[in-house]
Amino acid sequence: MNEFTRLDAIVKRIAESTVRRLSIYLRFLEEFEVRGSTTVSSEELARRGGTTSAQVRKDLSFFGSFGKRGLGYSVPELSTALREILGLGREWRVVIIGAGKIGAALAQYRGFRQRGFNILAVYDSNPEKVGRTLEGIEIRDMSRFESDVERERPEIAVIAIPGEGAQEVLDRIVRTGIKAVLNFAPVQLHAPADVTVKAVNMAMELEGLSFALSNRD
Amino acid sequence: MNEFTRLDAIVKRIAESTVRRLSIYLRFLEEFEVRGSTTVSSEELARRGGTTSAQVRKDLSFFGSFGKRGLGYSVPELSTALREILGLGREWRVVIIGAGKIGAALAQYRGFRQRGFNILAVYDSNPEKVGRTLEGIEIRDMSRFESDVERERPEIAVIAIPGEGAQEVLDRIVRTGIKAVLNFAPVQLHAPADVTVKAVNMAMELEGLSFALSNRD
DNA sequence: ACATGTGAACTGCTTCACAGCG
DNA sequence: CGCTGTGAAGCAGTTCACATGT
Repeated sequence: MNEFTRLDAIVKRIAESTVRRLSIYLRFLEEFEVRGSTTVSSEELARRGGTTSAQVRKDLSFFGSFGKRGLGYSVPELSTALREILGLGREWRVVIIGAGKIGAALAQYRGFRQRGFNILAVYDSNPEKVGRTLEGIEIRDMSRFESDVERERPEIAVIAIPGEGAQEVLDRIVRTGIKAVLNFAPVQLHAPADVTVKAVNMAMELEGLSFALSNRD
Repeated sequence: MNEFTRLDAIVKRIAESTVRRLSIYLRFLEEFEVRGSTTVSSEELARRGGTTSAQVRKDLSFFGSFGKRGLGYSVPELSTALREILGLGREWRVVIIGAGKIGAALAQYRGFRQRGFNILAVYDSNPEKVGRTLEGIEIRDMSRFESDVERERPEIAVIAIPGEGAQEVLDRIVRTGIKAVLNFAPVQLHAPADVTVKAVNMAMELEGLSFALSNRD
């Protein structure tokens, strides 16, 4: 074991690509857990994750020494470690803004709660929708947003509205002190450096495909 | 003008990050077009896109010289050039596999067709759904998939089914000769190198947020 | 003997800085 | 003079290769 056994002792900035791969490794480990495998090598994780064994070992090495030389990694131990690293050992409180198609799809997405993301409420300004529920989750009027956040202290906000109002909504979110935002609106948003904004942008991925199709030899 | 005036003459491999930024620039240019602005500087594009002016100029330089020194870029000229580069000057035929919540949301997403992505059909194996329509788009039985593709020649396939069956469906897609796939299933998929697979993975983005929240000083 | 953990080398993206041109 | 276009420098992420521990 090296000096990083305490996970909170991490100092260096971890690359986004590393974090993404950790998610992928964890997904495989959970498959292995179900199947009852006990150990796994960096080589095997690499093959499944579409990367190299050196990359797997390097990614893990930022956080500690989890393997046994000559043997590999214990599946349950590494799963636990990765869940801890990714902050999945606890519950996160989530609010969704926008009860349209995307918001509704998210509200009923099972994998959400499964991984510890607890949806407190969905917000919308359409009076037609306010008061209804989506899979048992209340649709509340957007005017209540700030006061609700103060009381319920969600850590994560999801923007699921069309592009036009998105920056304005983000500004409101930022003002409440929420530090993590998942954006489904197909626009580039700006937030202070201490607020993490991740985007899920289908339009951009499609254009990436269009580019790839147009530029093959 | 440099030697790359013919866009199809591009040789060097373009980074994915560059292509993403081109999408972003194009989105702003379209806003400028609407507002009737005639020229724009790399500095302005950078500010809006959350990057640097040098980055903007470098990104564009891979494809040609589109600006005027001392002046900036002509909004309509650069828009046209970017649309051409991204392959958005034509229509792409798209099929969606999976008529569940995501598939349905995609089928009725207006931005899809707006950018030239023409959805031919949605496929599902559930007999309850087959035969219905989503926003005028037919839901067809998955058993017809291969023969339909042969006839209608879609260029892009969208995977909108749960994780379990996704690799199998991708294998079927690949066998038909389709070379571009957008994957919404929350699993890592494997395809031959000549097939471009882009993933929209909300679960992974959420875990990235969880990590960010857990690792702030 | 075998697979990890990790400095060192490498690759490639980003930033710098300035020449070139309108 | 201002802003582009671009080699060169800088930096970050990936891959290599091997010493290390079991």
